[in-house]
Amino acid sequence: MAFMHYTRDNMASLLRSHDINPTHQRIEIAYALFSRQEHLSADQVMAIVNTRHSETSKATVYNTLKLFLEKGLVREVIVDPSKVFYDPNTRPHHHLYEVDSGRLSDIDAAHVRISGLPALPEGMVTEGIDLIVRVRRAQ
Amino acid sequence: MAFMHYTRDNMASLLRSHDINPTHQRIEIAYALFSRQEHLSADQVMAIVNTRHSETSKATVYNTLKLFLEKGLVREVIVDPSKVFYDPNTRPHHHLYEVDSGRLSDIDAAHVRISGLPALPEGMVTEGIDLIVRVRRAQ
DNA sequence: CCTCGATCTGGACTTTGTCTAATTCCCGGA
DNA sequence: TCCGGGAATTAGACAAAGTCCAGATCGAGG
Repeated sequence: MAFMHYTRDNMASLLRSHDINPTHQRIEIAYALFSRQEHLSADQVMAIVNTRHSETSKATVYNTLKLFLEKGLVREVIVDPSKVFYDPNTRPHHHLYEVDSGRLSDIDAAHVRISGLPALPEGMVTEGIDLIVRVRRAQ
Repeated sequence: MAFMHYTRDNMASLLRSHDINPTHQRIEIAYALFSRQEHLSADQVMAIVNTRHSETSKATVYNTLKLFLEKGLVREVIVDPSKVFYDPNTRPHHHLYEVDSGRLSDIDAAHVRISGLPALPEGMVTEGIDLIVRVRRAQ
């Protein structure tokens, strides 16, 4: 799958193989994501899909990305500070996030070992390393 | 510092020791965070600080939390999907996030070793482990 | 060609956070 | 005590990202 050509036909099979009904809009959105092999935000997907003329609504883009997520076709990466928690504990530690309840608790840093990070980009410094284990209720 | 009593007077010293001018509002916000030793979101802080009657504006709460963050008094934990990236690569890997530019790139999972995670809470399953290394331009 | 469930749509709405111009606070000097 | 002025605070308008809903449309199977 990794080396396939990213054609719209192949997107249709990809969707079907993930138990997703391949509609025009879903195929376009999948094509936008996979042909670029980049991390895209919802509005970037919107922009790409509607380049020529408006074809796909905002609601559909959001619904489709959520569907792809459920079906394991894409991963979600949360990076931007929008809904943020402020933690008075500044000692090194990591976090366990219960998706259902929104509860956030600590994981002792001693339990986590991270090594061999690649060199940082030129002129960059580490602002923080955040390990967030996301858990939810089974089923 | 870890075992001090969380009085408003102590908050004032704590703020001064972090080079923060201790105003009424800042003391109340620090007290809310530290006396609870919990992860609080901005609107939770708002609610706590304005329990009796409205005393502190939204802008001040946000400004103050940002100030505390800069001065290293609190940490920021990003957990909730608000600004999200969708990643077509579902193979195990982690992420390098450049705060300034918003650019997001991959770190091969082979370069990162995470071990000794604690047992999950009863009835919980892992939804994902996200290691996000946040970097920014020096100075 | 029809039907009907699945999908899609525009647009109103919510949430979280930012911005700004005006006001208030408070400290240090006279 | 009074005053000046910079720091801090405020209300409220605004912005960005995402959700929701009722109606319109699509398209596969009969």
